[in-house]
Amino acid sequence: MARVRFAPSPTGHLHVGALRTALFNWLFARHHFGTFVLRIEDTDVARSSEEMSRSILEALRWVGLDWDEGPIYQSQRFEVYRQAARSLVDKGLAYYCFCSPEEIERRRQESQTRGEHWKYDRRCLNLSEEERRSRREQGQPAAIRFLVPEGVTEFEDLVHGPISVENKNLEDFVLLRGDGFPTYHLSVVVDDIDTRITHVIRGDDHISNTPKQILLYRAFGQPVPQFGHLPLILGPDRKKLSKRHGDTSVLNFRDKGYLPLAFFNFMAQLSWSPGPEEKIYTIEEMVREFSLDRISKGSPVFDLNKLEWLNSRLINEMPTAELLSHLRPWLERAGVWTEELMTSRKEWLEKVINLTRSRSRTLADLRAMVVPFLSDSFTYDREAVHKHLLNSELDRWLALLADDFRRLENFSAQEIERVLRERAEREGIKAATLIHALRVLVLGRAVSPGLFEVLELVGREKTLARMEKLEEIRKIEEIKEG
RNA sequence: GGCGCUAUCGUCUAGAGGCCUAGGACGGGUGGUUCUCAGCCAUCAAACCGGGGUUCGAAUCCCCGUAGCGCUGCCA
Repeated sequence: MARVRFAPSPTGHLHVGALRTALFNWLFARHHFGTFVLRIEDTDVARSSEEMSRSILEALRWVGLDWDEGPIYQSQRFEVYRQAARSLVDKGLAYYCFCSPEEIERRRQESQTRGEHWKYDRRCLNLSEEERRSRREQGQPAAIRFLVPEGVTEFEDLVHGPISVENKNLEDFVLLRGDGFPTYHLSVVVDDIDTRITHVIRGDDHISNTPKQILLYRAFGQPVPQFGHLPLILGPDRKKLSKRHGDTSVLNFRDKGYLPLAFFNFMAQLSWSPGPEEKIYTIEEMVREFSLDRISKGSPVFDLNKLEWLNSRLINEMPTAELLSHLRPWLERAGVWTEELMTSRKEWLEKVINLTRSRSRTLADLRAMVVPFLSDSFTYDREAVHKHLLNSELDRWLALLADDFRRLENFSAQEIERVLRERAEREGIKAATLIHALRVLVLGRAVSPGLFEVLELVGREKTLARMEKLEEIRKIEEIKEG
């Protein structure tokens, strides 16, 4: 029974690198019908916050990742870690260290200026019993350090293959700080043992921590889980992706109008390839195909082009009702949502969406495209107004065209096109002149779906009303209402 | 500096010794459709980090170099 975990630290919003780790753990768990445990690593009390914990859970849910156990908060298990550390001291596998962090920092600096490699010198390892007792009685804080044994530590990484490190390159790392709080190595291993984690899947940046942790498992007399280290995601400058590369928070992608499935596909296919076939996968397909040995070892660059493409493909191909459910919150926030849109005008709204979706790469795009169909609260693009509405003859042509429109029995795309082209011919002008002008008048922009379909859906009344605003729009050039 | 990891088109990747004249996708270029844009169709350019081995044969295995990244905290 496979048991994996995702263990974010709530010191910030969930970022894309961490999310991908969560994704692979989740896929692994689901593929093997195993258990996905969520753990919040908030041992750094000063930097962790409840708000960030909530934000992380929200981000996971948005992407569609659910967990079977947890969230386990490490901050509620401090006593467990303390006891674990003391048990190691009792067994002679760890020892108290009275050297203060400042003191150690000073010694480290000194040895570095001498050009030597610093490693904790085990000064406190052989303190006498009396010395230890007297220092404690003086109230000197004591950290607990792990006594790294001699030898070589090797493991078979699930994505990298065999990795080995000589223990002499490891220093006696701190397990329990002077203030009694655990360090990462201690809490991670204790919790992974307690939750019976079988596979530790995490970022490459933990490769060098792994030998230390393996040593800890052995010290505790517990079975060592399998490890799999995922290549780190890089920024366009090929450095580890971080805030410096812009907003890398997962929720930011939701707010920019990306669909969870597009994001899921994009993230999952950084480093992982289900096969030679290029397509958009459903979650079920990814779960079925997922395997750690199809993860490549090189670090991928975080490049949004593919995400945009995936998103636009999904927006185009998704069933209308489903797309509508994704779009609805956006329309609500824009203040253009009404209940009839789900009832009497639902069919009409779906036509609008189907007409505009191919031109939208994000939900934000789609909303911008749809709003002028629903409301008069839209802006006029300055450039479009300049380009298409300044011809002084336009007033006369539009008046004639408006009459043509009024006389139509059916205000349908076909009929609209017919009378418009006739009018253009009669006036000796290009149909495009009228088309472009109408587009700007009715939608406020120079880009849209085919105009005749647009007008049919906007309706005769609104079309005529917006045509009459020509002079007004010219004056203001850029109106902002609402 | 030490230790570790990595290295195929601009980007994501396929490739597990002959199937490679290195495949696909995104992005880019060109042409077509057209009222704009998107789309769609057609089409083009674009890569095995370098050097040594091993082998009849290497993108694939080994070594060296180079470069990048990570770790080197009483952060996680």
